[in-house]
Amino acid sequence: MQQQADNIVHTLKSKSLRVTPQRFAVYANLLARADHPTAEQIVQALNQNVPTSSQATVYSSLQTLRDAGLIREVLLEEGVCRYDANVAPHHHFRCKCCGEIEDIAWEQFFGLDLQNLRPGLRVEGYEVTVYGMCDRCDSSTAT
Amino acid sequence: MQQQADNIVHTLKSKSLRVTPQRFAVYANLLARADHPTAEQIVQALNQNVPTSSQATVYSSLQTLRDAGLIREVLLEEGVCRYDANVAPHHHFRCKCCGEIEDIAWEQFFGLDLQNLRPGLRVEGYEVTVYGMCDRCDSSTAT
DNA sequence: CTTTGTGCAAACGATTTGCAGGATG
DNA sequence: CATCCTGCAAATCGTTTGCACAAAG
Repeated sequence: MQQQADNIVHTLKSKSLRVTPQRFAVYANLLARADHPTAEQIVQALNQNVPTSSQATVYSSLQTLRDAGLIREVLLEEGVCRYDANVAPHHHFRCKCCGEIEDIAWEQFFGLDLQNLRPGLRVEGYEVTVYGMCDRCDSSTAT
Repeated sequence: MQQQADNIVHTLKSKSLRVTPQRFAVYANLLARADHPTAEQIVQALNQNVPTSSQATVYSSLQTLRDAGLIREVLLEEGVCRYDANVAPHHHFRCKCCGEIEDIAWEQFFGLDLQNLRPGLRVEGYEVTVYGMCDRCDSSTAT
């Protein structure tokens, strides 16, 4: 627990981010949960008992953490942006029904038996987004 | 051209959608373009010369067409929803620089040489979203 | 102390909605 | 002619911003 807290403080410092209670709370909360919460859900979670962080601060902390590469945004739904403290490459499983999102380890994908991602998941399809540079941008950027 | 128009009318009717000039225009526009426009871009395109469809109508037409399975939404960016008249399964390439989106044929993906999607594209990474039903939802739905 | 973060409330952009009039099947 | 669609403007939702005060290094 204390160990965990020290780690967070250390990680933030290593990115030259000031360690404020709010920022700490946002990051700690995200690290502690396996779902992929929206900004709003994080605000809720942090202020459940005692008000600790304003909405604006949570949004700004999320941006800061994202820019530092400590968290990533996940866009699987329209309208909302979800966050994930797992920055290692990995894929996502999304339930069409409840919208629940589950991580799929990176290695599992290529050559994977999609019908057996894990017992209990019924896979109906998948979509791949490849990202990189297109020719036009590539040539306009200094080579 | 006329052939094309008839096809659109026919397709709309086959989904029991009323054929209104606005709805026709939205669908025709989406079928005619290869990019993945936002609702706003479609509004622009349709009203470029003569005002033909209000913003609200375009949004509602897009919803209707989506519900009918004639178009699909593509979420590759935060904040905006893009639309695609290509409802066949396929993947996307997104340029990190200009944001341009290009379709990748479905068959190409598994066992694909990502470095040679097509000459000119520099691939930096990819993400997969698998969708389906999770155990919880699966059991709550009548089996 | 200087810099950066916080909180509030107002501003914003994308999308939705309520409602009256109009077009479609 | 009953139903569904359109257009306008106001409303809503998620997110951002301006600014004065407070806290961190």
